[in-house]
Amino acid sequence: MNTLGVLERSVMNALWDAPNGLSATELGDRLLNAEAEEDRKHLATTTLLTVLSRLENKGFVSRTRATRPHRYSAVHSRADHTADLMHQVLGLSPDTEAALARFVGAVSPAEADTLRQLLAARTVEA
Amino acid sequence: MNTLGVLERSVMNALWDAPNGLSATELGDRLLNAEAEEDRKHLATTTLLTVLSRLENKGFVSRTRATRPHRYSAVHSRADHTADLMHQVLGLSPDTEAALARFVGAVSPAEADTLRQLLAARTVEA
DNA sequence: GCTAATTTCTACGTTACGTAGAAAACCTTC
DNA sequence: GAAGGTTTTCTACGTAACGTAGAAATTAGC
Repeated sequence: MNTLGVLERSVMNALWDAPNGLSATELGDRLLNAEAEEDRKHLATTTLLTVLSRLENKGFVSRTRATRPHRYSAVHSRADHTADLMHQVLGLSPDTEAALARFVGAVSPAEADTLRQLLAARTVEA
Repeated sequence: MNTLGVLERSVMNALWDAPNGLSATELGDRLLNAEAEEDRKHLATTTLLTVLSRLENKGFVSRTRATRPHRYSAVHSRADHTADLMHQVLGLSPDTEAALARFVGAVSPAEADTLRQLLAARTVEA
């Protein structure tokens, strides 16, 4: 399962919220402020660069090496990533149908509606 | 993310396919045979017992301590587990709708049908 | 060329997991 | 109820991922 560590996830969240990408130092700021979730301590810039490199290797992040403070950005959108993970999880189960049944059985009414609309839209274009 | 290791997953797969649970040695057999996926080497029984204990701690497995060779079984069905993971993944995304859109956009036609039926059924009982 | 900013290299501590031997606990049977 | 085989628990080691960051190398501007 292609799962991310805690810090890695925070970094991805910051990048997902930054359409134009971020430099390492900008990223550090975002993690300190915007991230009201859990109070992050200050992290050394090298720490962030290490994490960014690892995320780049994993294919989650790309960077512009042309400009001097490299700019890092997410390769896929958060929604794509999430959907992808969901498919991966689903794919692990030999009985897709049963799994979907449980899944649908547990979604909120709002989500159920969303799903209905999405599925209806799919039909049209198909 | 509550993800399982490779061996842990194999063990869970064996347990999910065993309605009445398994003893450690039975489990060892199942892993050797039934599991044609990847050829597993023979594993010491203590290895399996360790893994089973860990899975028990994680809440994935329960055991009967009454009988002497303890019998181990999965706490939740595989479908439940899968659906649960999918919800966990989905919950990580702040924009559920977008994620669902991507998800639905990528399901197979068959899965789409399954989903439609499941959602239709949901409406009735609500 | 020198300095300050930035990036890469190297590294250490921690945790999860695969793996299993040693030791303890538990039946069964004589 | 002592001995021996079976089963479980304890302890432990190797590996890999990840959080973390200093040291060293690289680069851009003055």
